[in-house]
Amino acid sequence: MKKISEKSIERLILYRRILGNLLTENQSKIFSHQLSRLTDVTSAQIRRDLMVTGYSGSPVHGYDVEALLKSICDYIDTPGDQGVAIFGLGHLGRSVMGYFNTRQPRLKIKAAFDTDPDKVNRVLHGIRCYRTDQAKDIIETQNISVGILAVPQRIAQDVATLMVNSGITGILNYAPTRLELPPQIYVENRDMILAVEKVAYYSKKNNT
Amino acid sequence: MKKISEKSIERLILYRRILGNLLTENQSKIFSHQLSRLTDVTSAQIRRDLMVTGYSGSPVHGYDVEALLKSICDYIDTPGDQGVAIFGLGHLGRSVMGYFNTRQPRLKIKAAFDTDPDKVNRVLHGIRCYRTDQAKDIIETQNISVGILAVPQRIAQDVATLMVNSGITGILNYAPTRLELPPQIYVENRDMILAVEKVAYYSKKNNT
DNA sequence: ATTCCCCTGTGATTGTTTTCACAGTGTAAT
DNA sequence: ATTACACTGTGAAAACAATCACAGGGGAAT
Repeated sequence: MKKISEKSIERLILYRRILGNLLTENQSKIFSHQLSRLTDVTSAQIRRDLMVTGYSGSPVHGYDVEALLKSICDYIDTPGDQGVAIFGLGHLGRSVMGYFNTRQPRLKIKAAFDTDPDKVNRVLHGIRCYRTDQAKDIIETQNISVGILAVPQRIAQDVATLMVNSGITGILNYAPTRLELPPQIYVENRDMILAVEKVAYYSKKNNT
Repeated sequence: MKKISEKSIERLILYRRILGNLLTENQSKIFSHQLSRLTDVTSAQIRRDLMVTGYSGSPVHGYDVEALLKSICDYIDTPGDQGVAIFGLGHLGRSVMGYFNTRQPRLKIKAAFDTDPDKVNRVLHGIRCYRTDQAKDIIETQNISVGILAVPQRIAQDVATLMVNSGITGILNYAPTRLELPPQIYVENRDMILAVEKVAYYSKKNNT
């Protein structure tokens, strides 16, 4: 299994989703140029990305949707399940829960954490909310490695540190703050303010 | 003004924010390696990025925070203000509002839109919510170019089309769907599910 | 059977982004 | 005055990513 770029990984994840959709629509075969239209990725790029999975399509019938899907999953997924925890049950945390209910077999939200006593022990979308100080215990026993940081900016760093101390190894950070954490922790920044500013920059360009 | 990469734009926006913070802390000078620590960007990269703004620092004192900030703003900002509208006032839309209240002089949320009669005409964080069918009128009169798409996946494409028809030229898309829109419209995808899956991929790697 | 066609997989190429490395600069210390 | 120093700005190199372009393959049409 050789090194592969972050961009390729994102695209593979995207292909996987699209293939899953196709499967539920009973489409069993697909060509790279069709997948291209569904993903806004060039067909050459798609073929290149798929190389790493080892799966080969047929020049005549294209790719078998089910087999390709399995091949991508084998490449991307870790053996066994991975747990996800949400830190912060404000609007953002709840909206993530909402979007997440799409069936994601190997990835499951197992717990939420908040300090607000009104939220603790409530169950939302089938997920129970715990006190933040219970995090270490629950994360260890439930095999949770992914944490979604959805708290106000003011406390983002403290909560992130707590997440790491509790055993989280990958963080999805929505707060507009750079987190200082040990280097072996993977952090994906999804800074909401920055995203708006970026769109503002590119949307004005078109006006001229 | 020459071509510059998307990544550079994102970083410039980040530098701008950090510099703004420094200014409120009354720090007036900064070296590239200090900014590097605050942003997780190498100092060489920072100097390279700053080239496009035309601003030059002093080899002795580093950069003047205020002057550099102004220089970046001159480069990034359009003359005049830009309006932002939020489509969908569920949890996600409200959380964007919450994060946004940081002072953003040239970028302002001017309206929200929703079809739910319970939400229409309510005012949240100082932003009024309108009926979706009022969008075209309001967007035209209020100089709104940026739209944040925060609706359920099911209706994302329809609302996006409506946004474009109403005059929006840049869309920040949080739904896990690729939008089909005219090519001159800028779309920034911030697919929430994909982000979680990506973190899951990279967080497992560290465990081995 | 032969030709044609459209697809895949991939080596080669092109294009882009990041890093390296160093000349140039101005202050401070001796 | 001279030297030493720590930084910037940037050409050049390296690393990385996307695209091109074509050999190879097999079904369909003639």
